[in-house]
Amino acid sequence: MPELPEVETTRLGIEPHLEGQVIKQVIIRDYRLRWAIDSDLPSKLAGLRIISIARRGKYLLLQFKKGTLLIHLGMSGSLRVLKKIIPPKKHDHLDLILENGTCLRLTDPRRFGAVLWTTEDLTKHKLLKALGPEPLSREFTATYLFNKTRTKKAAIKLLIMDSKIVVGVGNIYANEALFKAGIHPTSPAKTIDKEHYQKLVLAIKKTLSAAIKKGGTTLRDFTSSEGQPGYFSNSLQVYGRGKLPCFRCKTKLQEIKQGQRSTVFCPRCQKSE
DNA sequence: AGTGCGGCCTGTCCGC
DNA sequence: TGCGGACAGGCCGCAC
Repeated sequence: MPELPEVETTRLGIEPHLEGQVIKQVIIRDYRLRWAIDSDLPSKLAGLRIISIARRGKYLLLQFKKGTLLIHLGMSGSLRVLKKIIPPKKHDHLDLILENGTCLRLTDPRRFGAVLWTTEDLTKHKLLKALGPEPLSREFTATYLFNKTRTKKAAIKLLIMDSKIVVGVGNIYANEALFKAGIHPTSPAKTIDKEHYQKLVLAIKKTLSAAIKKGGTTLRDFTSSEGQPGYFSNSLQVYGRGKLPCFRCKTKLQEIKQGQRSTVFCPRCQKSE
């Protein structure tokens, strides 16, 4: 389940292998991702030079002079760099083969991911134009969140997972950040004071950047890493710990559903309701 | 306009 | 042991 840190780690891992390289061939083995892969993609990409790899939220952006290839890893997607092409496995849906022989291989068992070519100005692209700020940017502050939520009666957890408010905060990090900030996940966003928003913004930034740092060291070799080591699991405070005792106060953690997604929190430590 | 939720998909886990 | 069903999750796109 790639959350933002994994996507960023992927970006950092593949960038040095791809930057400046020219695409020789594109092999599509399964078109059926979230949206079908454009069957003209191979002819569109062949011969083009990759300028850089950027990221917007959880979208990876392979940037060419002529356009951009958007890659989203969905729930189960991953990218690998192969120095030598090996036989594809069941869920290896796409290969980008470079002129130097290197291969970027997309694997995605659940096919919630996406691979889309666009020549449009990215700020106008349907999937990107409405996205909120990057959580690690200077733009994402307590003041921003506070102002943005004055009229919102929706639960704070749903709000921080809303990509129009801020990108890249998935279910795991939403749970963890709210715990860290001592905020009850069902609190209506407009009832939360600025001090709590300050804690929340710091918690989000801290958790995400710690995970990126960790990912950077565990996953530095992108050319061989098969499965990813799941670098949250050690440090999770609440996620996946429903009914277990809170690490801080030993109170039994509660598990509820919000927007069909599981929320775990400590009823004692997270009281801003 | 803002909000809420259905559905896409498969691997994993649980209970029978 | 094998099988069926529930569940997990990001996020678009539709229905209120």
